[in-house]
Amino acid sequence: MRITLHNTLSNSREEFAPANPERVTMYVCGPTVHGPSHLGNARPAAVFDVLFRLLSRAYPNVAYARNITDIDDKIIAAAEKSGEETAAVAARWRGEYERDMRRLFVLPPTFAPAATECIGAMIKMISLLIKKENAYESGGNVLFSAASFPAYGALSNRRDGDAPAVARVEAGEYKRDPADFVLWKPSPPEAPGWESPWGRGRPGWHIECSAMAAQCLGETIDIHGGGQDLIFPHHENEIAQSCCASGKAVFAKYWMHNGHLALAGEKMSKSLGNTLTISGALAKHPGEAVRYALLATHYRHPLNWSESLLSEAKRALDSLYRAAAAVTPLSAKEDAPPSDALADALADDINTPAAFAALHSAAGDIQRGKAGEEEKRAFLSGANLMGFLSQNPDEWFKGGDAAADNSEIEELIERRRRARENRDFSAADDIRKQLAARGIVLEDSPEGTKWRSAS
RNA sequence: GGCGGGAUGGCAGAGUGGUUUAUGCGACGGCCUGCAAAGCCGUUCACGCCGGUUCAAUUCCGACUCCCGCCUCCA
Repeated sequence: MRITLHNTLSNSREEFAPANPERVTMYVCGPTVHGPSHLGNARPAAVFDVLFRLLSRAYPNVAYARNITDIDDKIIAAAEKSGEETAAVAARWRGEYERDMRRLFVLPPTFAPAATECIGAMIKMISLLIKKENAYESGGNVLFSAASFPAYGALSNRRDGDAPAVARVEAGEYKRDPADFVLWKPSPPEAPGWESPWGRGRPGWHIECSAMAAQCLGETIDIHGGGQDLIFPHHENEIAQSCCASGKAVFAKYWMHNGHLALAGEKMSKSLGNTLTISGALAKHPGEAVRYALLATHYRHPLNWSESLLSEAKRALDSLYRAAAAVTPLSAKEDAPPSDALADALADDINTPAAFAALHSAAGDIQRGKAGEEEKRAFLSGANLMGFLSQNPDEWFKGGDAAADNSEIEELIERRRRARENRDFSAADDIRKQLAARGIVLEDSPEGTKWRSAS
């Protein structure tokens, strides 16, 4: 399979050629767990999950790391507020994040390193950077010297003096240059900290990704992903740290960035305080519908989030599930290949909208009776490849708990069946209306009457 | 100011130098149905503005207008 990916480094599409096809490596920046995860965290998770699934199909071994930032000023602030240990706060929200991911049918990555589990590796890397004179100690802080890395700014296409006068970052008393950034900072006694050659402190944000990527995947990796807002400074800084520490020219060969979610045309962001949580969306919509909505637009484009987007996603999935129901006796063979149309779409820089189109057009063929066994299997395996149609259709249409007691509904349906048998259509229609009022839609067919949830 | 991304039919959203102008949702008409629902068939078919290149541009090039993101913690 020929996979093409848009590389932020070259700002163009490139054919994907892993350094070692026997072990493809991918690193994606995960969440900072200081509260409920928002939909902005869900988009990269869903997008790179599709890429992970695609790569896993194309290569024998894909090592995928998605980190958890579990030490950070926001977590410390949240802990102070609730009177808990920072570790307890982080553990709780990490658990919630992982639960959200499961409900979105996002596969667990190969590695999910937490920053606090890799402090040793970070300290080692920082020491090395000091030794190589890419970093310096100043007032209890350790800072990376941006000027010591000539390629600094290559990813974001940014040079010195590009910052607007108003937003210029101040050079702190301890900062030699405004572009320098913190690798290690001191912790006051009441804040969490770790012993280090520079005293008790904690890591800066950027260093964790460099250290964890090296630890889990190696000094040079194939793909590095994350949200667009991380290009600068986060990823720029990662490149500087990693390349200087390893002495290699390349940290990640392909840099991929997903676009933002917008709410009413405005960027959804923590600083604007207009974020929507994943669990909030999941409370109102099935996980697969949320996932579909996240993938309905090409990953590099902005995604306007709205309730109508969710309900359209739900209906689109209804039609896919109907086609799935039509082929249900058929089991999705694990080894059945997806259609060329779908595989080509995904291989073309993860073109999920085009892949959905292929899925829908296959669903249409199935409904029209034009699909052969092979096409039916391809339909199911294509949907699976994208992380959809994981439930059985009946479960999907009935919505809610499989455990719910539906005997009352079944009984009403039976009463309606008898009424229809006696051609007492007004009694039959009354029952249908009664069920409709409860959000239940009936579908009569030669095989009997089926019901589904209306929403 | 620097860097980057956009402008497609009622809405969402791919894509392409020209032959059948995705796909989904919605709307309308028909078939089916006791009536519905679902399904099927059909209708509704667009590429911001102005120039240029070309036999031919929504697609390439240039200018313009407008929108958005990054440059500060952020996916």
